[in-house]
Amino acid sequence: MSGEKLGELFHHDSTIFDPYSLFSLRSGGPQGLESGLPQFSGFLDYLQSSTDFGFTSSLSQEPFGLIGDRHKVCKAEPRATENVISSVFAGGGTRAMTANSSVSSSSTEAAGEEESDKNEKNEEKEQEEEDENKDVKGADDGADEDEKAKTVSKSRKKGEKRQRQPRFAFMTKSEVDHLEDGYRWRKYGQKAVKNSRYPRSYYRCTTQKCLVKKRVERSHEDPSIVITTYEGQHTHHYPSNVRGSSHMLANQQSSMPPSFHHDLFLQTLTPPLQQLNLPANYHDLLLLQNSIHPSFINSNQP
DNA sequence: CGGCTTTGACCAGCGC
DNA sequence: GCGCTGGTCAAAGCCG
Repeated sequence: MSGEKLGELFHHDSTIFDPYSLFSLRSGGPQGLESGLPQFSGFLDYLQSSTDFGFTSSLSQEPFGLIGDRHKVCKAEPRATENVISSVFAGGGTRAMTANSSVSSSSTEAAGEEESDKNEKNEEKEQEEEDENKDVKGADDGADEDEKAKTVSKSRKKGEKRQRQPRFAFMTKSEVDHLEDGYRWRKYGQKAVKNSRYPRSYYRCTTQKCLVKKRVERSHEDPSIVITTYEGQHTHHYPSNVRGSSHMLANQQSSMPPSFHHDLFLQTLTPPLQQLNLPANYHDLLLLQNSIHPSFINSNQP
């Protein structure tokens, strides 16, 4: 992916949401858009006044809550971790990450389609696979039965591009790879990453019908930094039986006020971002570099 | 025994 | 068209 493309992507996408909500579904019922808005006023003020952020103009052009759909800048609560370095959102998205999110952005057509596609896809998946089985069987009579079934089950509809869910990534200084965030995750894959000696792990939310995924990898340039990318939106609250959730919930209530700490965000995001050497192969972080500090991305490009 | 991780294989997308 | 890479699947094994 080129820097140009990333920049282009970024300028199409401008939404701020409460990343904190990703990690903390608060008690007291869902918080709608209205109730969440004040949390960001300070943050927006900062963005609009900052000269370091290339995206401030796009943010300030639209009233908050009506901002475009895709790009989200966020701060993550360093819950089970030492220190959240920075965070970034990439990809298409609409609503806040969780039902209880403090801020939910307005839906756009594209995002709406994506969302409905996601649900439909999920519901139709089994039917699709059945249909595909029939199709392929008819066309490929000579193949081994087992192999056939295997291949068919994995195949997707031709001509259909893989749908991407809203994504955001953040970097955390931590010794543990898989950071506890209150949700239950099942690891479904691990891949070696090009230009990195550290593998990337793929996790899926274990809650039924919740399609949220996350990728976890270590920065090859600074192994103490864990890069976590979330994709999709939780359709549920914290699972009650989650390991360590009670501890985390207690922790969050005592450590975090109910509003977004934009000053904390500034402490964690701004300086480290400009000091960090981000992995060059990391799409979302390239996006981050490009959007946060244009000079930074240049310094990391070959 | 259920839930989870590991891991090799497979597939799609993209660049050349 | 081919090769590379990221993403996903699913069988096997592990663990509480």
